[in-house]
Amino acid sequence: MGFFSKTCEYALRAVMYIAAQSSDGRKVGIKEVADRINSPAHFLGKILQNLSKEGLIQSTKGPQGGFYIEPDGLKRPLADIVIAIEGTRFLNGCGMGLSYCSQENPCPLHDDFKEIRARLNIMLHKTTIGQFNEKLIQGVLTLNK
Amino acid sequence: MGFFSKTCEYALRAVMYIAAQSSDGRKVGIKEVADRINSPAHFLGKILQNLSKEGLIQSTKGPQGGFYIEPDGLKRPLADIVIAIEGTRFLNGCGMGLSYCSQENPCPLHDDFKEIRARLNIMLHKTTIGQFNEKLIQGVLTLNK
DNA sequence: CCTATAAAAGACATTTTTGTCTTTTATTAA
DNA sequence: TTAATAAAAGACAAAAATGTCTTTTATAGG
Repeated sequence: MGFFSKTCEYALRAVMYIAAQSSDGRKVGIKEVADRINSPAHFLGKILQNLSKEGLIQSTKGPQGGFYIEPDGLKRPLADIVIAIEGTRFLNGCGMGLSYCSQENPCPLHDDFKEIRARLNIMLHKTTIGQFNEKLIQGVLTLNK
Repeated sequence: MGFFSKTCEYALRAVMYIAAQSSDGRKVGIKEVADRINSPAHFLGKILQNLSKEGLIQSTKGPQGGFYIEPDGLKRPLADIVIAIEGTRFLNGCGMGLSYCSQENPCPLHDDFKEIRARLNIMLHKTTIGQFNEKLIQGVLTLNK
């Protein structure tokens, strides 16, 4: 498998797409998002539903409805998406799956992993959901295939 | 889930345990390994069988048989285990799951991910299977729970 | 050769992930 | 109020990951 789960990959791509459209004041439907990020529409629906419950994105039903992200939401870090989907263990757990592992009682890879995870966390916390909006709108960056 | 799959976690722990015992010239049975690294014995059997096919560990059947690692094998990097189990995409694929993603046509997270993956690769390539043997034998490091 | 041992192999079972389809609910606009 | 729209929700289905159990094969030692 990849680094993140499929669910997380779809979520990251979808949220970035919705963010870019939101910055133009547009709401977007599941179908459109799925087409643009190349994901199964109904499956994506479930994912967005969950992200909506978490408050990471917003949605309204009915005509002119769809998914969007409030201005403040565009400033949130990608880490919020990853944590919502992969859970905290992905970013903070022991690399070897040992529950006892800690600074005082480390597993063989503890120090090396600590370093890697720290960088991953920094990266996911410094990068915001709306950070790529302009390039996505311009078409310099794309999210499909 | 964790950073690696369960299968990979078990593999890393098991190979380290077998390595430590091998450095003392001992062969070990599935049951013993499973007990010491806290994993389901039969499931671990399949994993070790695969690692054996890949030549990462050795085994002999029958009395006095079991799993072991040749001296040269102790020098191999942990990356070999991770790649054997997770595949190359885990260490080299696009973080957002985009197949087009490359240096020339990067995804939004390409540069940041490149950095993280590079560090992960360095870590897994510089660390050898036999690196923790002494501490494991002394009991300074453990591999269960 | 015979027996005990231990991995290899194969057949399943369970759980989680991923994906599809249908029905319900909320909202807008005519 | 009605019709159309679009997300929410629920019921399944398929595939992959994880786990268990049984049978087969290879080997050492008596």
